[in-house]
Amino acid sequence: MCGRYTLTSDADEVVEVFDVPPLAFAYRPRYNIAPGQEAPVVARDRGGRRMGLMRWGLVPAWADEESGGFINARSESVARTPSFRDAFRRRRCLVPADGFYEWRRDAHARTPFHYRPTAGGLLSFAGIWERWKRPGQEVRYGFAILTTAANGDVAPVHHRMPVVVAPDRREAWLDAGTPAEVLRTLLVPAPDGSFAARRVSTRVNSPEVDDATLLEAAEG
DNA sequence: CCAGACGTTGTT
DNA sequence: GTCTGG
DNA sequence: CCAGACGTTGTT
DNA sequence: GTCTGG
Repeated sequence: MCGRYTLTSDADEVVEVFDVPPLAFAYRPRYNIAPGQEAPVVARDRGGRRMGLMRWGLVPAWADEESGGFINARSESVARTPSFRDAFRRRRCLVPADGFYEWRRDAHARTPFHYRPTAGGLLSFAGIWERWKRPGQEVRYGFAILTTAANGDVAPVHHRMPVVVAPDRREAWLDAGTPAEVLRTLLVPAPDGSFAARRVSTRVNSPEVDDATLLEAAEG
C-alpha cells in the first residue's frame, strides 16, 4: 500500500512539472509525509489547475464523526464503494511525489524500503479528494491515494502499491469528463523496472523525523 | 418502512 | 448521502 | 504507515 | 489489544 511517501523536489520544479500557478502556501521539501498531515495535491479549479494543501485522510462527506479518514482506496473497487464513488467520479486529484516507502514484514522485523522512479523525477499518485464540514467547524479537505497490486519491483517487499499516473495521462485523470472505461485503463500497476528500491533506516518509522538523511541506504 | 453499514492495511 | 438487510 | 497512549473523580 | 495522532 502506501502509508508514507516523499516529495523532495523544490517548489519551482513542482510548479513547472505540474503546470500550476505560483503556490499560495508555504512549500517545503518533504522526506516523510505521513497520514494525517497536510500535503500538496493538484486538482481542477475553475477550469484550470491548482496546487494546494489537503490533509492526507479522506473523510466521506456523510460521516459526522471526524476520524482520521481513509488514506488509501482500492482502485479495484473505488468506482463502486459508497465512501469513494462520488469522489472518484467528480473529485480526482494528482498527488505529487518522488518516491514512497513500504515496510517488509516478517516474523522478526519490519524493514522499511524507499522506492523511487528509476528514471528519477516527479511522480503523480492517483488521488481522490473530499470536503466535509461539521457544525461549528471549518470546512476541511482530505485526500486518499489509490492502491493497486504490487508490480515486480515492489512485490518482494509488499503486495500493494500506489497507482502512478503516467505524465501523458495526468490531464485525463483530472478531467471530470473522462469516461469510466478510460479511467479504468489508468488504474494498473506501474511497469516492472520503473522503480528502484533501497533499504533505509528505521528512523523513518517515526512520523516526526523528516530530513534528507532518511533517503540514505541503510548499512548491511 | 426504518436501521445499519459504508474503508484500508495487516494478521490470524 | 445512499444502499442493503430485515 | 508507525508511535504512543491506554485512568478516575467532580465541576464548569 | 485497540485506538488516536502525526
